[in-house]
Amino acid sequence: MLPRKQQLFRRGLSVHCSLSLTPSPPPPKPPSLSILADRCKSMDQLKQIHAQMIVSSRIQDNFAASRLLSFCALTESGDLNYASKLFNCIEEPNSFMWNTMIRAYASGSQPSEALFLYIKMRFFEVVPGKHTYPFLLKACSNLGSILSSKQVHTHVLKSGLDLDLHVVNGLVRAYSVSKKIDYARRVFDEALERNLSIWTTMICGYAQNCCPDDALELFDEMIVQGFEPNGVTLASVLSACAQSGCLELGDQIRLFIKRKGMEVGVILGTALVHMYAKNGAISMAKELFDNLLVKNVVTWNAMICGLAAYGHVDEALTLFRGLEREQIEPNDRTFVGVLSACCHAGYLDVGRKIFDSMKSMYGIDPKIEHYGCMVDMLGRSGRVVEAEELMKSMTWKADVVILGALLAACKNHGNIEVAERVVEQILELEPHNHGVFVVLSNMYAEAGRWEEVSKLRKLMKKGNLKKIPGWSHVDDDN
DNA sequence: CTAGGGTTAG
Repeated sequence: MLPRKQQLFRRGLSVHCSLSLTPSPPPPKPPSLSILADRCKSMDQLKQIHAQMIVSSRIQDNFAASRLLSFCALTESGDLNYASKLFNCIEEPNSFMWNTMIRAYASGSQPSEALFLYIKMRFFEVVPGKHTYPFLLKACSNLGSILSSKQVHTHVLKSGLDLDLHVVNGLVRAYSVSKKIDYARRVFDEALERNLSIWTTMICGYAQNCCPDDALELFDEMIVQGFEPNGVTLASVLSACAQSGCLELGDQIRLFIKRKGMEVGVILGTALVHMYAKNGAISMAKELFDNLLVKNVVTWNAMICGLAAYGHVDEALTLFRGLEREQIEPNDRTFVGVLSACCHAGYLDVGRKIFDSMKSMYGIDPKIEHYGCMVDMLGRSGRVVEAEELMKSMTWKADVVILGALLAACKNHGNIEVAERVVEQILELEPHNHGVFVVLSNMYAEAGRWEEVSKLRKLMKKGNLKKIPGWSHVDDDN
């Protein structure tokens, strides 16, 4: 408040001024900041509007602040860090603003920040609404954290928002990606109402959790209940068809898509290609692949891996070269396909070159699967020692897949020395793996080393598999 | 005052 005298003075002044001026049109109103903020297209513009707000003391104009926040938190050309600073300047953010920030963090690189914001929101006694939980559950999904999913679930139940379809969908999704598919199913079953998205989420959950038969069963039920699937649903169903070998249903889905004139975008198209390729209908897969207008690296990988798996090695390699022409960046999975193709055909030199190019040309660090292909490839061509060397050079501990490939190579090329070490390592990982005994025992027999065969037989009889590591030093009496 | 979901490779 101004002192009394000044107030009177000002009032007098304004009366004086208004009396002394001749009538004139009212000055143009300053454009509303909300409208400006709505039209905001870039961070530069946003910063100008933000500056306007600061100098005109309208920073607490929640209308405009909401718009600015939405722009820089959610849009492609925004800036989440700036949004966070802006948010922190707002004295009493309303629930829309909290939800906006939670939403932005949920799908970013720090989903845990969304959970943290939610806790802060509750601390400030802002009531979460039906727009809060779906975003929060998105954060749980992206975190893959079952603990936070459960905690958010209890908050949902307390809030009474468990009937909201977006919330149900978020819960089903969060439990699915946390690999708790039975929890997801329970939420699904207990929902009073379901829409196509929720059915799709549940079907997709099964497909992504290696339960393709459950996915297909649920799809049947969905149809019985009168829901018509869309492209999103069908992409998941096709994935289930690929996994469980349902070529027929997959083919029916293709016809359905055609009859309905549904748009086949990159995801649905890839799902179709993969379904046919996985089921060995390579020519059909290739035809679809060639006719797809939009492809991405996933599409290419599906086709390359399909070709490789069914022995069309040269076509797989040709496709790999074609990928470079299309300027699509291959990724680690592309190389699993290409290297397994080389392995299949025994193209050792080609395989080696590609393996080396992964890091040098594409900047992709080989993973254990890639080493697995190389070990297998070297082993098959009889270079057992080299294969063992490569395996030892890995930064990871060898797994049973890679050890199994090496053991097979030992067997096929009669390298008992390496086989003994490999068997030892396999038994460390799987102490009850009788199969490797049989392999080793057969190898000794083949070499005429009957003493070792006998020792092994006695150990096996005693069921004393744990003694096997270093077993050859064990006396007969033990 | 405002907003939101589910999809493809191994």
